[in-house]
Order: sequence, then structure tokens, then C-alpha cells
Amino acid sequence: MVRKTGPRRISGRIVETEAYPPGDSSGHAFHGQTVRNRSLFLGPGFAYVYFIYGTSYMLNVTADEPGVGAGVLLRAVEPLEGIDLMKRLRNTDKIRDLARGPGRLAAAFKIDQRLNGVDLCTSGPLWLGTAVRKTAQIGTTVRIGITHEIDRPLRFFEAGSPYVSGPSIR
DNA sequence: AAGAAGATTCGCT
DNA sequence: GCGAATCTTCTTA
Repeated sequence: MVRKTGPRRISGRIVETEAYPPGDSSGHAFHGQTVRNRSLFLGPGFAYVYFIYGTSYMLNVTADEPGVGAGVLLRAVEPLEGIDLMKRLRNTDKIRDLARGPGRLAAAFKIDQRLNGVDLCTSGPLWLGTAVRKTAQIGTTVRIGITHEIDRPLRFFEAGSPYVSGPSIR
């Protein structure tokens, strides 16, 4: 994932995600389209950004066809470029904690509601690149922090990565 | 118009 | 580990 803010560039490898497929009652699209979640219905490859708990922004990559609400929550990133800038944005010097967790990830990449609806498949302020090629074992667990459909194994992470939030046991 | 819940984080114990 | 922080949206009166 790459973030361009002014002359600065922030990037990292996505190491943890959660899926919120169509019809999932824990997904924000479950009750239909609203002002808040309309980006989820744009079709695949757009940013869905929302603010929660009065403290945190979160970033999803939209999925599925236009009109079908579905998304993938990005929960953790291994920092690559722009680490000094991330440290300032996150107010910490611990590289491991810069983007470990969905709210921290958004803060480290300077993501707020202005990026809601942005196309993530063309280079703009925020996009998903393919430059980093590295094989990894993918672990799977239930999703974190939800109260519906809690048994579905829809959290995915790079096994053994120190940049993953939460449990790393399959 | 008021209240509750929410895909979390941080600071303290 | 636990509780507060703090805002948006949706529900209920």
C-alpha cells in the first residue's frame, strides 16, 4: 500500500486483513446503503474510510460488484517507506507499533474521511501496488472485535510477522 | 431530542 | 487486564 502526501511517500506491506462479505451481519453494509457506508457499494478496489469510537479511522478495500456492499478491513501493515513521517503521525518511535491495528494503520498513513471513495487501483493519494514480492504463509482466525457471526474464519495474516495485531495462532 | 452501540486505542494498575 | 475517551449513525420517544 502506498500513500502520497505532498512530496512525501509512505508505504508498507499489508500483513493482516479481515473479510466482510455480502450478507455478513457483522459488516457495515448489512442494513443496506447509508450515507456512512455508501463507498462500500462502489464496486471493487475503492477506499471505504469511517470514523469510530470517537478516536479512530479505519480503512477498507471495497470488494464485489457495484451495488453489492462488501469490503476487506486492513488491520496491519509492515512499514517500508516514510517511517520517520509515520513516527510523527503516530507519536511513537516503536516501528512495530506504527501500523499494528486498524486505527493505528490509518493514522500512520494519514488516512481520514477525505480519502473515502478514492480509487485504490490507480496512483493517486492512496493506492495498492504490486512491487513487493515475497512469499508468506497465511494464517487464518476468527475476526476481532465484532459481535455477530463471530465464528467465521475470515481474518487473514502473515504467519510469524511481528507487525500483526492480535493472535497469530491458527 | 436523547440514548446506545460501535470492525479501537491509550494509559494506568 | 480494565476503563475512559469521544464522534457518528441509527433507533426510539
